[in-house]
Amino acid sequence: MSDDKKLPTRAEDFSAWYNDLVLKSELADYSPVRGCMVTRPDGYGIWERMQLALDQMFKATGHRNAYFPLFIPESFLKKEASHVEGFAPELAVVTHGGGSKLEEPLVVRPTSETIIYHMFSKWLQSYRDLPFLYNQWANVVRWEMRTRLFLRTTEFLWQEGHTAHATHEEAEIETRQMLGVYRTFMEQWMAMPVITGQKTDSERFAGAVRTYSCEAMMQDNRALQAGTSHNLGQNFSKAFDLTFQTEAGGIEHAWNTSWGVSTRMIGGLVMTHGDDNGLQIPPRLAHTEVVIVPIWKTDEEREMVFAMAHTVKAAISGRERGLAGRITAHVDDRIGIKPGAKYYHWELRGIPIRMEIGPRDVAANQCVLVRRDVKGKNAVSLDGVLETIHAMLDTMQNDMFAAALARREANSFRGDISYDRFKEIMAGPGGFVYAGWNGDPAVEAKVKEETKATIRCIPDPEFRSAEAPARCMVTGEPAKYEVIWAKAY
RNA sequence: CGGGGCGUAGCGUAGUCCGGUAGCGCGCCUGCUUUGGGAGCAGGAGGUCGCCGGUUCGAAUCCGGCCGCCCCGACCA
Repeated sequence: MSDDKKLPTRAEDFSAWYNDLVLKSELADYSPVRGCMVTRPDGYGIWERMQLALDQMFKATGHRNAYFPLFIPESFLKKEASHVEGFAPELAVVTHGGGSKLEEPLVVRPTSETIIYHMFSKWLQSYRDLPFLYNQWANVVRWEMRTRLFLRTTEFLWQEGHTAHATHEEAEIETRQMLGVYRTFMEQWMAMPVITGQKTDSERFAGAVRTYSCEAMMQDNRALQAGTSHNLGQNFSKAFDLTFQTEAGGIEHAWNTSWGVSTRMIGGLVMTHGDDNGLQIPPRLAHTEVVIVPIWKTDEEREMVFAMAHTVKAAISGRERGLAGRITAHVDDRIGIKPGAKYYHWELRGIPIRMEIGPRDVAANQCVLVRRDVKGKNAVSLDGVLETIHAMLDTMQNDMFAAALARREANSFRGDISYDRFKEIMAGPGGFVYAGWNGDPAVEAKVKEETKATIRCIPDPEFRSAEAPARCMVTGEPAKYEVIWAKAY
């Protein structure tokens, strides 16, 4: 698909803007199978950058990658009561293989707790074997009723960490640690501010004792759960007989955690940073940081600027080949397309920096740099241009985070908010509402019924209001928790 | 599964009410002129009008059935 001239604007129709942007920027396309999507090279390039950063962080915290199979015996899913209940409606089940009916149907993994803890039980004997710190990069299938590109598709790519520990405390520390890793990644790589906190019982993962999440605010003021980390307690270890001998000689069940982030984050990236002209990829996740657009009139000028463009590219790029301190650059040397058309083309695709090189620049040994986020042309010397670019990318990364954070805070509501006022907010602009809650699931259900908003999390201390809400927003009873309400994806 | 849209060239669409040789814009190909914010001219390629059946001399258009996609709701990362 080539660039169309116009996207729908965010103000007009946020949902149409998102779909159109994902398609036109060539991140992804619909597949012939309903609910499935194809991740195209520009989209996959972002995923690869995400994987690289996260994988290093997992390794740095002691985890190792492994791979468990796609097919899981159907009976495994049924071993943990709340797990079955949670996943049964969305399972894809294989009943035939090799031309004949299978004795036991195979489930296509919706997540891998069951198969992994089954295998762990085979490998675990002594407390000396613990902890088990595993991660796997995989695809999973969940048969969703309604799907959206990146945000919710039948099959998606993710990473799932699975660990086993000797004590509950250790498992809790691991759960919190990985939530922190996600937060760091989302803030520092994605330039997407998140609020960390604990899920209420109704939003907890099927099979977990406790679920924590990272919640981000999209530009339509709805919340996106961008990552989760679960303390599974002994639920799965009991279901799968995951036991070990203790130092004292007794037999105990291990304590598990699991945690995951998916290609859904790409959707979050689009809805956090995209504007009416297209994507904005934060520099640290850009598959290409700089696109060079040569400008010329005559054939001689063309030869001159092409030569300069390629010389500059050679001097600054090489990251993709592993050269330290370099970036990835692309020269748009298509002829017959005007520079302006190229600018729009690369803006749509969210490339962080555009470098223009024309005859005047060559003569002055300079180039013009334009940031995707703030625009504005900067003439800079070609001497030391790589350093200039690095500095610009760093500034841009920080500015994008700051802008997203400012937007989130501008659309957050704290203080004494009445339920009537809350309804107005949810029916109108939306946003994050910090409010007291008496802890009653019935209240949560009632609010969801009446406003579509749900409790996104019980925020961690640093995100809580200076003064804790004293009363429940709905019932007026003493508040047990401060919670964040929002409409969610 | 309920409600609402929509299926005509790669994309966007007109034509459907009122049956009569399938049109336009963008994109694509060739050539020339252009190129510091979406180029111009000339020529050209590209169509089982979602599918099946019916009515008719004749169907994109009328009738019956089916399929698919998108949006809104019930499920979820």
